[in-house]
Amino acid sequence: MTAELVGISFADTVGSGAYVPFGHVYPGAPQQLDRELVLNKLKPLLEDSHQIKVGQNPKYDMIIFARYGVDLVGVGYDTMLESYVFNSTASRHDMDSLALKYLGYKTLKYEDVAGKGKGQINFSEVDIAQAAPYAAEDADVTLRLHDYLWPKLKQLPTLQRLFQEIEMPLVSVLATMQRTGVKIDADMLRRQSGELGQRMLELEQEAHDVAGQPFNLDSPKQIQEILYQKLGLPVLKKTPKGQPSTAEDVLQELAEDYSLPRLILDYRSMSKLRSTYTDKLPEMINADTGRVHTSYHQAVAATGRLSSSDPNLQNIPVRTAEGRRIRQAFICDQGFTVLSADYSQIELRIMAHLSGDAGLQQAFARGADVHRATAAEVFDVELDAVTDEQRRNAKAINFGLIYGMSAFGLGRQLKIDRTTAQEYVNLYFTRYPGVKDFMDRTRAQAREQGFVETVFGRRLYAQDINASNHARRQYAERAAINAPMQGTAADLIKLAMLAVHDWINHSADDVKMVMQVHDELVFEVAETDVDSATDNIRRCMSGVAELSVPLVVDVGVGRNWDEAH
DNA sequence: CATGTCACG
DNA sequence: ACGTACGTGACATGA
Repeated sequence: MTAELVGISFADTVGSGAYVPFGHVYPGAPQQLDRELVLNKLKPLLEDSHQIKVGQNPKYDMIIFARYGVDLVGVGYDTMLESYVFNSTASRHDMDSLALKYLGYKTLKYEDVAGKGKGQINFSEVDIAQAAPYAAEDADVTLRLHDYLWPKLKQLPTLQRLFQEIEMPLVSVLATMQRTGVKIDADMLRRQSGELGQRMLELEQEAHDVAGQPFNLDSPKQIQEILYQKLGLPVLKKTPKGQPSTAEDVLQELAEDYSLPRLILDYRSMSKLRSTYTDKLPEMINADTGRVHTSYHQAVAATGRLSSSDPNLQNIPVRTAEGRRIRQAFICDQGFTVLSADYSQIELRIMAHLSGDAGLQQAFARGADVHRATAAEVFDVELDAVTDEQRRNAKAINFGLIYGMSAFGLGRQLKIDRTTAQEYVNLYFTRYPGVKDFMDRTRAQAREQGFVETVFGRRLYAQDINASNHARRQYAERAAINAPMQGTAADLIKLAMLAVHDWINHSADDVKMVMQVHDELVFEVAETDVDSATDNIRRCMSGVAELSVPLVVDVGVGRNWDEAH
């Protein structure tokens, strides 16, 4: 959202890479074509939907071009997404990695021409004699990658459809969302930062008093020395590296018998909110737009989910009151309202669909509270006799199933012994035999063909599924069980985003889609059109697929994101 | 750059 | 006996 155009590179046949520089500025730089002239000449090509383009991560190019008044359309192929759809579990999908992996070709690196670290110069300062081969190679390699990857994808019709009907159309939707950005009340966050800072100072003083010496509350190493060496508290858990852990669940337990852990926990929660959110978000406001513009990544999460960074808007706090104050700072323009729409119990519904389990499907069909229904079945009581504790336990079981739980994991979550946990699991599988069947089938499928699939055919390779190492294999099994549910949910919300985007383009120019948080879409809606927007957004999201259970969408509105929830 | 921790779905 | 619920990104520390 701040980068400037320096030049454009193209290739129309393999080996034909070319670079048009127009923004290089350094002592002795040759005279270059005028930027406006170049863009005006190229506009008819770039804006022609029938002239099909190939790019590596063209969302980036779309966003830059849009800021220069060019509407890049006709982008038929993104080589990054070709690689991602072909195998999402590959570690990276950047051009350098793909060139090496699929073409056996070592590309020129950006660092080779611009330097690195604090000595790095702007691309506009790179000598054109060096910039041209680098930039032209970018275009050439992208074309070569497409020539290699597209035929491979075409051999797999389901993946080809996923690519053409979901991932490629989503590129411009995400570009639009990123450009739109979200409005943040910076003053509100700055005030909260100040308050948190005050309370942290007080907690720090108290903690030092209890410890009998000063230490850095932000240092796990120093906390560990104070707690376990100086004060001699019992070590309940170790880190993967064998150090005594000071993680939240450990400190929670120690807090029952000692005073310092509570102080550390309170300090940590405030420190997290301040350093990651209340301090940082105001800094991320774009000077031109006055809004915050995240980046959505379409080729990062192995399951098909999006991810968000710089800043990550998919992990804004919600669980505590102090955290929700941060959501209250997510606001909208004058005359607009924040609208949030989220899928209810999406992954459990997908489990009901994929497993075909009659009991679970009926629970959703009659609109039941599914955790309560599960509790009634597992603990063999009437629906209205279910206690809060039974419902809580049932909810943990339902979540555990989505994650491919073990009795050990469930036991730890519920703080019960694993024998009891195993009894719960057994009871569940007796009541919902379809689910048990589905879990077994999924494990077997992963073992036999090496991958599992979402409802829309997205392939999720199960690395380590046949590993000889027991722990690695079990990890792969859990991932394989979770993947079809998390992945199908990702497919569904992507389809919903396409549907909503179309509706906005055709008949709702006063609605802006501003964020996606895995099962939730957030909008800015003109106050006058809230009712129709609610109906249409719900229709788009519920209607993306016909599963064997209804897709229920909860909608809320308010002056800010917290109120809309 | 690895590590530990913690924010979200 | 192994070592434990799935998927992410950002921060501060400390080497």
